[in-house]
Order: sequence, then C-alpha cells, then structure tokens
Amino acid sequence: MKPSIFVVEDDPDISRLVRHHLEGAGFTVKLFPTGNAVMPESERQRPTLFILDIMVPGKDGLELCRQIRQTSSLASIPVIFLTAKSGEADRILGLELGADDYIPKPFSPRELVARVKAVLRRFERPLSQSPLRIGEIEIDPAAMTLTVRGQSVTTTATEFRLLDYFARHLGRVFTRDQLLDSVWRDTAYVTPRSVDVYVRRIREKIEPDPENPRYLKTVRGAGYRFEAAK
Amino acid sequence: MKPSIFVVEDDPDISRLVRHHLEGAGFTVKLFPTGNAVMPESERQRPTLFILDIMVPGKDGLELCRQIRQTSSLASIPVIFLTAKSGEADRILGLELGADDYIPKPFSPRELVARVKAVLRRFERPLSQSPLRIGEIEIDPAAMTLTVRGQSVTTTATEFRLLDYFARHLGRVFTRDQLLDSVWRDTAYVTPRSVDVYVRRIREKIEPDPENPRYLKTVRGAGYRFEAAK
DNA sequence: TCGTTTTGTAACCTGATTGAAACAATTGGG
DNA sequence: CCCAATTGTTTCAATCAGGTTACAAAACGA
Repeated sequence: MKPSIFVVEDDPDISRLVRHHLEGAGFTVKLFPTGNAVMPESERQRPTLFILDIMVPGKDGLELCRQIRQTSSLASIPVIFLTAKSGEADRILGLELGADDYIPKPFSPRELVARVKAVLRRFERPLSQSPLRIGEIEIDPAAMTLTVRGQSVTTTATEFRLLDYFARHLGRVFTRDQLLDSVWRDTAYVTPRSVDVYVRRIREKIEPDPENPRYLKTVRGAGYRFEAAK
Repeated sequence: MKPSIFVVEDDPDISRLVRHHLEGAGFTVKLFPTGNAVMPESERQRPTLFILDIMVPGKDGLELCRQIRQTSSLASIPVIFLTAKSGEADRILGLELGADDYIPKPFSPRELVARVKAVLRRFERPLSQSPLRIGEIEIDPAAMTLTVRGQSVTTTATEFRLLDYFARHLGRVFTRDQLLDSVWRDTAYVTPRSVDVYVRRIREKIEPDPENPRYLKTVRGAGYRFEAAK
C-alpha cells in the first residue's frame, strides 16, 4: 500500500512540483491550497505524512501542526514544514511542537524526496523480522530466504510477502481483497483473481503435491487459509 | 542496547523537541531541566553521550562539561553543546575543554540527529576494527586492506566501507536506502541507484565471476545480500 | 596549481516479474 | 445429475528492476 502524503501549499507552481516528484517516487499525494479542509479530511483518511507550508491562507501551517498534534488520532503522524526564510525556522524549531523536519525553499526535488523518505523510515514500524518455522517450511524475512524441506527455494518479492503474511497469521481465512490490501504495495488496480495466481505459484514452491495442498488451503466462497500441515 | 543520552536544557519546548527526535531515532533520552542533578545521576548510569545547553540554571553547561572531564569514569563520554550564538562555538571547541561538537540554535531535527550519530560513530570505533575473514576474502578495517584469494586488492574508501558493512551483516538483505543511511557518510542526497554502481565495482574486485556473484547477491525487489559462498 | 582518482548520475539495455485474460476444472446446490 | 458459481491453470504482453557503461563533477595529491 502506497504511503499517502497531504500537502498544504497555496502556490500552484510549488504544489505541482511537489506532487510531481512525490508521485514519481511512489507516493500518493493530496493537495490542499488552503489549510481549511485539511483537518476533516485527515480524520477520514489518515495520511502517512504531512507537508505544510508555513504561510498559507486559511489556517496556516503552524496552526495546523498544533491541531494535528492535539488530535489524538493524528498526533503520531510526521510533519514536514516548507519554509521560505530560514529565519522562520527559529519559531518552528524553538517554540513549536513536533515538526519532524523542515525543507527550506527553494529545494531540489531530490532533496524533497530524500527527506520525506528519511522521515518515513524513522517512523516505519519495523515489521516482523524474526525468522519463522512452520513444519518443514522456514521463512527468514531479514534474509528474504525460504527453505522447504531443507532445500533453499527462490521466490519473487511478492510471493515472499504473501507467504510471510499467511505464515504469520496461521489458520485465519483471508479474502482476496483483504490480501490485496495488506500484502500488495499498490492495491489500486489489481484484480482479486491475481491472488489465485500467486497462490498457485506459492503452492508450487512449498507443497509436496501442489494439487493437494497441505499448507495453503482454499476456503471455497471465502478465500485462502494457511495452516500448519498435519 | 540503545545508546542513552542525557540532555541538560531548561527550555521545555526545546527539550521536548530534542527528546522526541532522539527517541524517534532510536535513542533513550533522559532530560535534566537544571544542571544540578546531572553529575550524581551520570555516575550511577553512565550515559553514552551528553547534550548540554550552555546557559542553564544551576550549574551551566560549561561548568558541567568541566566536571565531566575531570571525573575519570565520565571523562571519555562525548559531549555536544547547544549554543545560541555562533560566536560561542570557537571558545567551546577551541579553548574550552573537550566538547566534541556543538549545535547552534535554531537547529533542524535532521541536523540534531545527524550530529549525534556522527559523534557516536567517531567514538564507537572498536566495533568495526577487527579484521574479518569470509571464505577467500579478508577485510582489515584498521589497515583498510582487502585480500581476495591471497591477492591484495585496492579499493576506494566508499567501496571498502560498503563491503565491510555487508561482510559484517552476513545474510541480511539491505535495501538501497538502508545502505545509503548506514554506509554513506554525511547525509548527502545520493540516488539509491548509485548503490548498484558500487555493488558492481565491489563484485569486480571480489567475485571470481562478476556476472555470477557468489558473495554479493542481488535480491530482486528488495536489495542486496552478502553471503558466505558455498 | 594541475593532473589524477574517486564519486555519483544518467542513459540505455536486458531479462524477470507482474497481473490480466482466456479457458479448464471443480464444487455444491437444487 | 445439471448448472452456475467459484477456483485452477496457463499464457503472454507490458512494465519494472537491475546491470552496465560512459561521463561530469568533486575531491584529492603532488
């Protein structure tokens, strides 16, 4: 699932620039020319990160940041400021609360993307990196290796993520749509039926007999379930 | 074990800011609003690093630093000053006692974290100094020499750091961004793809057949992994 | 300083991965 | 037993990620 970024910026040239480069880097971007609509929208669909220009019509960036920090459902979302004059930095950094970085204008596109990524990396919860063993199957996310019955098996990134997800949620049934939401990076344009294809590919790699799966079972009318083989 | 940082700062806004970002960067932070309680507490649980505001009630930063340097159990712990005026900096670093860096206010979170990390890196030396041997490859960081199949091989500084990093984290997959974070000095905004180029250069130096790497493997969709060749 | 080395980027190329589509097989209800 | 719904399987084009090379800029050394 792509990280989504809310950008509050009144200058259309700048916001176009920001959108273009962030989207190019794989983010979903939502633009707000004024600060007014931001809070309601944020509470409906929590963004992954905010980029706020300090000076915008309506609520300005500082005020927005304050509100974000005081709203419990949003308080932990990182905020990056766009500042025109470096002098403004004093106020932000000295007195204001919890901005996670600021980018002085003018900025290079690369710097923008790098800073956004750096902040996100700091906040990204480390996903389960511990190795996992289920019957004859060993999954090591840190090394991205899969071993089946002692044999090392190669997988593609998507296969690996899907298998890892199943293996860490033993016995639970997932619909195709749920899997797309949690495993696929960008769920937007993927057909649920593609999951079938990946299930097939995984079965070929882990099942002794792919036609009679012992691990990755079909649950007719619902989806798939991974279980420890008997 | 997380590095622990003692922060002496009376302004609550600033100390909150500092704590937030250092904790976000994976440090344990302990705040002292005045200089008084610092010394006793430091001797009980030695912090990894001090951050001292020069002007604080009670003992001020300079006085504290002097005492730290005179206390044998603490003398080797790095100290970073927070200064308001840049003019103060010279005195601190040049004439006064053993401060290891200073951060002028106002500072950006990024800068704060970067400097703390930089100082810690300078002090953590023993970690990465022991020679290392993996299969036919010998890496000696102290001498910055590389020997492959008995042949001495020259490397550039960046190549060496990257190889050393890989070799000390055998079997783990690193994304390009992670590698840029941990291997590349100062936070220049380097394109992730540059990592590819260095991987190529290293392969040419250590792999018998660079087209079929036995050590430095590509993990498609994830990054690279160094493994002991079979 | 000037020449050399190192560093990082851009461009192009190639092959692996991805996901949709088409068709086949299976299941379960009536 | 038949039908409709659901899932399985295979194929294939487009896309994407990584490899490679060449080169400009920066850093370095003499």
